[in-house]
Amino acid sequence: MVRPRAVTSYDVAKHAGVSQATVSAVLNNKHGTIRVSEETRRRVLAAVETLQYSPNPLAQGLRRRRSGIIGFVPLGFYRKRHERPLPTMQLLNLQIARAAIQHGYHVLEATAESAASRGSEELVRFLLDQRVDGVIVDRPETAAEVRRLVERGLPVVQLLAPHFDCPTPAITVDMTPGTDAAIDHLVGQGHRRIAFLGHHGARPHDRARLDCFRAALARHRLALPEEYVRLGETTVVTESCALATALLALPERPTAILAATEGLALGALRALYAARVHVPEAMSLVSSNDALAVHLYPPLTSITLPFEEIAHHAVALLTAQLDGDVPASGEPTRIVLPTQFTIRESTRPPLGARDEVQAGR
Amino acid sequence: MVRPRAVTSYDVAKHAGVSQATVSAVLNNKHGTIRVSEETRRRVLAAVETLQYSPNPLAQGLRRRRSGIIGFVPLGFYRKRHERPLPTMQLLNLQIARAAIQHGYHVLEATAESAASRGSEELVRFLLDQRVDGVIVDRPETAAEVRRLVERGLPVVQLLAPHFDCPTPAITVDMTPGTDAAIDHLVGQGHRRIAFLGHHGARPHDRARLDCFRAALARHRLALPEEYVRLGETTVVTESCALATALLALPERPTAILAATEGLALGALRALYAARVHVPEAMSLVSSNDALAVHLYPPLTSITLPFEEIAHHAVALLTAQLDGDVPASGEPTRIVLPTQFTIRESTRPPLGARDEVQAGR
DNA sequence: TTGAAAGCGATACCAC
DNA sequence: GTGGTATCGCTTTCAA
Repeated sequence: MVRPRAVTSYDVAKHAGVSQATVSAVLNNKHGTIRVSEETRRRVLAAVETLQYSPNPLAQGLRRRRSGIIGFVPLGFYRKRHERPLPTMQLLNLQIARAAIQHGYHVLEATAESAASRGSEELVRFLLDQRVDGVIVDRPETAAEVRRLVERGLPVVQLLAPHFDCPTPAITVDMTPGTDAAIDHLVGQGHRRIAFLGHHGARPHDRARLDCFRAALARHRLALPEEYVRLGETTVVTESCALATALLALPERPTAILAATEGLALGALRALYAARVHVPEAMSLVSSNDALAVHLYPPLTSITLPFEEIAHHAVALLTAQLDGDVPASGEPTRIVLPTQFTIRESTRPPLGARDEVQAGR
Repeated sequence: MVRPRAVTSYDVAKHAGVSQATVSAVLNNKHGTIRVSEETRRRVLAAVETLQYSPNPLAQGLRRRRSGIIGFVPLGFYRKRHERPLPTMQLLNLQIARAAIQHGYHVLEATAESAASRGSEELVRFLLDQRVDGVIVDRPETAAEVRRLVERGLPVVQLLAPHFDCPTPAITVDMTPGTDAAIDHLVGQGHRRIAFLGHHGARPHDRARLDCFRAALARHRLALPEEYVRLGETTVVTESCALATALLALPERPTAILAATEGLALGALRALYAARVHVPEAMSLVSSNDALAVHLYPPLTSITLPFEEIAHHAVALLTAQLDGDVPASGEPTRIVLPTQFTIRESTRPPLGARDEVQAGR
């Protein structure tokens, strides 16, 4: 069963009794330039339909100098590989791929094996060799990393933790709405002793979660003892677990924990499981960025990022750059999206707080 | 910062003082035909290095009539979408993408939105329009689905549950080793009452897990009461949960449960959680195909498929077809891979069985 | 309004 | 051994 040669624009032209140029004109009639008569247009379209024509993307790309491929540099690309990557990490990648398809692009994810096997400078080479039209970078570690791409003329969009000294479009997220909703929810249930599990980090993005947390507590005039804040260095689950364990050993044990990432929540869950502290009866837990959350027992209440919209805007911003639809002003576009809060089953009023709730906050 | 025009083979030729044809000959020196002198070869390679040349994949593809893209049709493509797809489903997709890159290909995953929105015939159109070089189909539902691809001349590799009446290469898995190891493990721990959670299904692939389970129990001369076998119709977690709950209500409650899929294991976990039956103290649980398993509490002991190898062989088989390295015999290649068994923390000797274990086999 | 023709960047056949 | 040249399928001036 041999594959028949695919239908070409030449075939369509012949069938419709016109030239290739006309076929092309009809099909790419985007700039409103109706250089083709209604009659001809109809004939061409009919031929396209009859022959089931669809343009060859390779030929198009070659001629247009566009590969139709978007490069994606995932979170922690340069860091050494995780023992077992959490599914959370796949969430954004997946949405980017979907969004790209919708815009007529494919995405090529730079993986450590494929690209960085040859050293960090090689990422640029890899992307360039693959002729990607542009690059989306998820939480770039250093500004240099981004600059290397920009300097080679690659359109770049930064995600979630952009380096503002690199003037590229960027999409970020406002932690406030999600965090506020979470704290309102907990306080409304009667929680007064709420602890925070997070990561160290000097950049604004790293501090945002904790800052929002503090602000939300302050709104409710709730104290935050320093020992209720535990910050980890790594993303290893055993460390997260140790952090949570320390929280449990406190003389005044908190009644609820807010974890800044899903990995941290998992660590907490392990600690709680080991200490036989039941969630949510004996301890409420709020997670973040959930991929696993729904599948766990109990399903985790959590603060979530709008990954689908992030992906959508990222691709839109990039393709806008590619199509030259970039605003005349020097400032690159910045989009800020709100976080959300989803209540599931890991939060419940603390023991003996029922009455307090009834009496209102 | 404008992107400089990329280096072409013409530039390399000029730099090395040879013709484009020679550059091409040097770079594609695969068929051992050393039609080029050592001296020239050196010069060309030096030029390539100096200019940082890398061939334009679009031009290559156009000329070779190869897109370098492999289509991937994921499990359950035609079925209606899951409420929340389990991360398990991403496991194979991810490995396929990795393997493809290693072979110099990209993969295009056919998603419901992109392709089948307009009915089943449209998948073929989508793939053809994208000019994929070949297709990998994960557990095709019907033979017709596969045949439609083959009839249009697309090289196909079927995964895990092939339709043997479609003569395509296929990769399957032997459930025996993993299941045997699991049962040996449980029996060795002293379990005698082991239940099975599975799915209905008429095809050999669907039966394999249960058949292997029965065989393994038989080896140990263990009885399997029919009420210990629970088969679901759907993959909805609430159904899996109900199945497990029924098991718990039995007068002679099993001491261990083997779940045929991760979704089923999750359902069981929910049921166990709701019934306050602790894993592994009060009930041992063995899962399958784990993606989540490591992250749960407790981490689940499970029977696993070698996804990485499956992906590797799938891509290898497909590219072999593309390169015409297909065996002369009429029979397409079939590869059978063994399953494995990973012990984590969800299995433990049943209460009061310790002595039995000491005395036992 | 339409068509002829020149590429885009590579490969492969065929002379030399 | 090596180079000329047609060609892959499309877009895009530039004339007509």
